[in-house]
Amino acid sequence: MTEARGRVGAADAVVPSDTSGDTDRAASARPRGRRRGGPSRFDPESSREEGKAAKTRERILDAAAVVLNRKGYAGTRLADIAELAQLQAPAIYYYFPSRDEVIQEVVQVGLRRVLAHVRAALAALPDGSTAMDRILCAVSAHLEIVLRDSEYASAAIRHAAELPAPIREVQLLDERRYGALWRTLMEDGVAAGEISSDLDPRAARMFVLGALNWAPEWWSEERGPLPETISTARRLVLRGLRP
Amino acid sequence: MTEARGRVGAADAVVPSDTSGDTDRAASARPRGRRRGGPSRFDPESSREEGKAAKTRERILDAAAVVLNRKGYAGTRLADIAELAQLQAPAIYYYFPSRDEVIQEVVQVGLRRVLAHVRAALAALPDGSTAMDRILCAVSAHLEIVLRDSEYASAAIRHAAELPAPIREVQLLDERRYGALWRTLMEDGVAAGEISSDLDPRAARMFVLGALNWAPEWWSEERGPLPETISTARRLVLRGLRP
DNA sequence: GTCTATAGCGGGATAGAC
DNA sequence: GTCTATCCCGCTATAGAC
Repeated sequence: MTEARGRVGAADAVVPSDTSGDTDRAASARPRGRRRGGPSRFDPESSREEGKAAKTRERILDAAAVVLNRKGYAGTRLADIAELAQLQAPAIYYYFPSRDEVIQEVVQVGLRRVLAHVRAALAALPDGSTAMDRILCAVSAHLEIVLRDSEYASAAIRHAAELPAPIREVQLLDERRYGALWRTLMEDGVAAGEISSDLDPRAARMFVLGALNWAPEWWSEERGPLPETISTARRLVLRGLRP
Repeated sequence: MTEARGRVGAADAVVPSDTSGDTDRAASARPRGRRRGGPSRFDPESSREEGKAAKTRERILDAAAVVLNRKGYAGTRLADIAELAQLQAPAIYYYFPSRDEVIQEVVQVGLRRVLAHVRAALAALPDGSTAMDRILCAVSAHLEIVLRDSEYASAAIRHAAELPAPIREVQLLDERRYGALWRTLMEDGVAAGEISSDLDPRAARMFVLGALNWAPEWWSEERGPLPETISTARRLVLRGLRP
């Protein structure tokens, strides 16, 4: 705690950032520092795919995503991850060099899944789609990963601001990409006259994303099936944005 | 970490809960457990108000609210609070019996400020106001406390889910009250035909609140003055909800 | 690969001086 | 009222057996 009072430095923190730079160095950082063991390519025991080692690694990441979601960065203990992943805490060090590297990979995977899923959904849209079609498609896709597919995604988005600088920096690149995507969607909407001109574009974009990002906090399958929830979101956004 | 996978138990966790009970035992819990020192009523030194002791206590709470906002529950260290409040960590124990009691009071004060501010705003509305007028008034008021007035408010709302059970339970009462308020606002809107009937009322309410609750994550005075931001929010909600 | 045991440190809390 | 010194526990990380 060195910084004084006030608000966090970088403005569009967390998911959508305003910086337009969309640097291309993609596979920048995986768990840096020598990975210690990492399972051998060939699994002598079972003739199956990746061997159980890879699966264990994934169990650890899955568990970490869940814990991160519930307890936040500082509250994510190796012991909790281990319990969920059904092993002892020190075993984690066979797969990752440190606690932070586990968390790092969770948030990186999470954000990339969001990006990939939303891009894929947009790409699948028919050619004649309007700007608003594309925005609503992104709304659906964002809710789908965050609520249905990926605990990683919501962990990455909702706890981004808490992360220590080293992890945060790696994240920032992908955050900017995702922010840029949404900014483009909205700009296109404004240009096409499909979005009301009396809205502040940045604020409108962030209110929409905020509504979506907050959903993991309250949504559950039983209370209302996902399709219904998504359709309410789409109606809200459609009517909210259009002139 | 004992609970298995899945989602958090209580559904409408965090701010708006669905339970309709609006129990009336208001001043239920202040920091329980004997308060240790607590400044003497009469300040012998200065002829002024509450004496500096009360001010120190407040500095501690102010600092705790800021730290809680940035680092989450588990990341809120007494040393960080102390640094911001400009004293040494052990001095906190003169005013509070434990770290959790500090946090407890922050979130309690925070949520009550939200409740008080929104209620006051609604009460100040002219008599002929429509249901939608009232909803938009609540939107403005919620953004005002969360963005302008109170670091306590956003700390209480955004980190509610991370809190350990004992603190959470106390919070829950006020959360339910606030949730009930919004539910009523929306039900009135539906009843008056001012809200589209093709929206799932609960989802719509939570999406709106989510948009507002997420705002502290991205808003800052420089990027766009508060009144403009609020007015964009009001337009979004107005158009989003109405038939 | 996964375990038990343990080193080492950070952070909450207490004692007691001033 | 606020400080310094200190206790002690919990957590990350390492050592080394199996």
